[in-house]
Amino acid sequence: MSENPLKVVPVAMASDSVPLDCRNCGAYKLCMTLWLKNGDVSLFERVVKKKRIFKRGEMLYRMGQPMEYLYVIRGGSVKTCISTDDGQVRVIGFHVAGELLGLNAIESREYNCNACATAITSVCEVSIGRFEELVRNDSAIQNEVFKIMSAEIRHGHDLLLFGKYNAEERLAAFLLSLSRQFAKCHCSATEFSLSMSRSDIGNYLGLAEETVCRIFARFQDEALISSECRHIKLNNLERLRQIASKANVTA
Amino acid sequence: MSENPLKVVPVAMASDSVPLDCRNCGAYKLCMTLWLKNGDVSLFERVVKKKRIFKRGEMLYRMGQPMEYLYVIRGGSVKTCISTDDGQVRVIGFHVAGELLGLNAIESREYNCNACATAITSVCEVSIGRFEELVRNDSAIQNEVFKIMSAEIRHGHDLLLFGKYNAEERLAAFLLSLSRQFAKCHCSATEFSLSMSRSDIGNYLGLAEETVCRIFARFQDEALISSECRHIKLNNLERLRQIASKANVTA
DNA sequence: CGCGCTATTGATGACGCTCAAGACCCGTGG
DNA sequence: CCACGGGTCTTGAGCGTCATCAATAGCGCG
Repeated sequence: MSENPLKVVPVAMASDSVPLDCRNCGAYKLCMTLWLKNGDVSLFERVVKKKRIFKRGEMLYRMGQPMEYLYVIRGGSVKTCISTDDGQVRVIGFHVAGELLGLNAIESREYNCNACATAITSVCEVSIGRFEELVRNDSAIQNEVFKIMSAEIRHGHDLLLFGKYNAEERLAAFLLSLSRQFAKCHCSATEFSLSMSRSDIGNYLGLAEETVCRIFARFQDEALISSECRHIKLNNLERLRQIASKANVTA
Repeated sequence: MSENPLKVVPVAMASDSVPLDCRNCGAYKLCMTLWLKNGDVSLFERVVKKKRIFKRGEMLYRMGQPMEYLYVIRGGSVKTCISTDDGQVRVIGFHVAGELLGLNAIESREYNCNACATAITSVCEVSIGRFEELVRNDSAIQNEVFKIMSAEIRHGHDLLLFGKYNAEERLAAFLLSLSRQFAKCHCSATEFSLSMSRSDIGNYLGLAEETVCRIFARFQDEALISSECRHIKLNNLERLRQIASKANVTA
């Protein structure tokens, strides 16, 4: 994320007509490129088709559906998950403001997972047709797409490695990754509210809901965290990091 | 795989000077496009830098290394795996003739996993520099890259879903997927030799080596398979399929 | 106010891991 | 040629982690 080929975009030049809340958006550079590339706001606005609000529990898109839009999360939160014919479901990601969703399946033209709002969520809806045209002709955007897909592959790998760790280690790692995610969007790294249920967390980490509860309770007992339902405060990042990076050394 | 945008390549036109063993290669279409696009064999041969042989246990590339070459497997077999700082390793794939390896990290310019030959393996080594140039300028090749990365993402999802199934179900599914893989390269779908160890299989499926052995033994007892060390014969595909697709209905 | 969803905590036991020992195979070197 | 060692495979015994089942409490929402 830090060394981005698009970072040279002359922000100041454009800033007079950019919506204020776009400035901190994770897709800002992408959007700006689309915009500057074509020189006028009208195109930008044709690409970002419209803003939409999803309520808690509503689906942005479903696995297998033809891909119509990309979504940039402006606020709220979204979980993505995959499912099988026999009804198994697995949560594969939680997403917050600034993230771009729906791109991973650009080749098959079908969404390859479900995306579901876990809270009131506001998004920018980006028409895939126009976007793709731009991908084809602009190697900077092309690279941005590669980057997003690479990140997706790497994230899958991280999830696979979770299988190697026990419940405590997984949950500690999860809390730390949330901490980083919040820090990245200028929120507190040590105190935040979870938008997802215990059940979702369990599913994501490959644990039962009850196990997640128990580990939360255990962490609470040991004063590592203060957990009041979905409000979490991390009291001992150092220790959490120890646990997350293979507890057997310390415990 | 079946509906490929490159399938219109006029094979006959080129066939007089194509090496015979390229015809059945999974990367054939990709190679041919590179070739036809540029009209002469010399370029093709500059892109496919050279052929190489890896012995069992040798690494084609390592995670984190700068990406120099792509590899097309001509014969033999390769396992890919990821590892963590604390020494955990997870096998994420087994690959056979015709597969293209090393592309998934095209954006970061570093390999994002290890690739290790599990048998004597012959490959075509493709220089990444020239390849990338072609990607940038050819939307058919571009699309091919998207396709490979998409497949990687989907495969990651499949592996994650394994977590939802028990040991028998996972192994049955694994055997069936091997069966399909062999069928695809014109080998027997019901009788084949495994190139990977029990330990590798276990790691791949998220099971202990011993558990894999036990399930093999159990399948053997129930006459589902005949397993003599690494030589496997599937005697009852139907039943294996039942097990693989959620055994609880039948057992 | 009552329904449903979520969270919590307890009791129980199963599945698969760990440890251990032995068999087998193969390549190496004496 | 055989002996040796290392790697792989197999099987057994025992245990631990975590899933499952169940009951209850809390909360938001219609």
